[in-house]
Amino acid sequence: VPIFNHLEGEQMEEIMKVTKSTSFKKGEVIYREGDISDLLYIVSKGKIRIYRLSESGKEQLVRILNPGDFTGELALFRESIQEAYAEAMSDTDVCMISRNDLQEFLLKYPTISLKILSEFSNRLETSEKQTTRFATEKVDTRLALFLAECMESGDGPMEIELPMSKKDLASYLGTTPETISRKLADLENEGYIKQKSGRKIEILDLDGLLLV
Amino acid sequence: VPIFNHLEGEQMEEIMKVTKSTSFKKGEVIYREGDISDLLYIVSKGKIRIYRLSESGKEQLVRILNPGDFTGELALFRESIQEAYAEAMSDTDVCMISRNDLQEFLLKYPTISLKILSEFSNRLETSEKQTTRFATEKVDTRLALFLAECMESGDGPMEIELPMSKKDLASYLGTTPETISRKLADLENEGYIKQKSGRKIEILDLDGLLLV
DNA sequence: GACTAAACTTGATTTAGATCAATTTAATTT
DNA sequence: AAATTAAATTGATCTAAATCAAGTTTAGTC
Repeated sequence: VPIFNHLEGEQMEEIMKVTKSTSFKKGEVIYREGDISDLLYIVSKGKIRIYRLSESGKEQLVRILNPGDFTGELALFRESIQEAYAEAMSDTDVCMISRNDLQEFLLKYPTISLKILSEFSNRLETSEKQTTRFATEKVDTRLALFLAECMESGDGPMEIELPMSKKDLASYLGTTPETISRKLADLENEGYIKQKSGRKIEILDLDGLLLV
Repeated sequence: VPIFNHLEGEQMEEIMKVTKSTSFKKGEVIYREGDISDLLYIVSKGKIRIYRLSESGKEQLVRILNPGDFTGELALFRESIQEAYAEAMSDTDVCMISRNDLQEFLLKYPTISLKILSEFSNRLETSEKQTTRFATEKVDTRLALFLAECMESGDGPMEIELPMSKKDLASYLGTTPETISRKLADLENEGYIKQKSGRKIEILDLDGLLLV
């Protein structure tokens, strides 16, 4: 759990004490828009889909949480209700800390705040970058940049595995599954990538890809 | 200065001591992408434009800072360079606190962290909401929502004043000045709004506007 | 107050991508 | 393994909005 892993064993113990664990079955909703959430959720097993509904009712995938990631934060530090949805993508275990307990720890161990501030900064950076891409780039480019970023985090030298279905990817990139299908086919025809079985994609020409 | 205004007079004094003040002339760049920024800037007079360049070089207006707002935060809490641009829109005075001084205060007065966490949460919420709108709404709707939000913050009962030029608004909403012109004309023809002189717009039918 | 440079508007055209529709393929479930 | 459901592909059509172009208004400057 990245935001606490700099703490001493003793302090860790203290946090574990006020932490409650719960499980969610695949498809279960962990929180929804409008919920008065006062919990920080830390994923210990499984995957969680965070998505939002726009004013006109369309869904957008915001992010996917893996073990070690946390959520619920937005409603924790402001007087406000939840504005996103969290849904277990598979059977999932989460640890939960209540707002009050967390605030206590933040005041007691200010370095945790710095960790969370750092995490928030990263997320803000990512989100603003994403906004700018939506505002200025075509689907082609957004897709190519997404693939390139998968490479950075991935292990294989020139092969990536899409972290989600193409349907979800479409939602994440603000387009439709049809367009994703076509654009990937285009990138393949132009020799930048090669689609393999499963969700694997081989990157044949990264530089070319980034100039799309 | 919202993030410090809960502090005692004494603590405030302490912060003022390490704060440096500078002025920027209209059009001057306060920081640019790639800068190694280790300063938090708090606007005390004037307006600052924060914008980003996308991978393909297009500019997007991210936000406009007014007195009391702060910036520079993203680079402060993570090991990273500046990724946005800040430019004085008019003659501007800013107060600056160095990273080290700020970190010291955060550890000494943990409540400041909570304030900043709260501010970050708000900004993250705004940014993610914005992303979702870009991903799922048409320009019509984004514009209508923008006008509606101007109303909330504005004072006049049914009249708002655009906080920026239409050119900037286009950049902020991820479209072109031409489209803004046309969409506003459409909204006027349909009887939802009335454009006045200056940047003033009278909202004639808020409910109708939100159903666009 | 005249001059210059932006900002804004309006029109004509083009294009990226959504939508609709029909299969095909791949996952789940029984 | 068969059956059922969901995901993915491919084609045809439609539409929102970008782009290109030319003119007008507004604001800032000398």
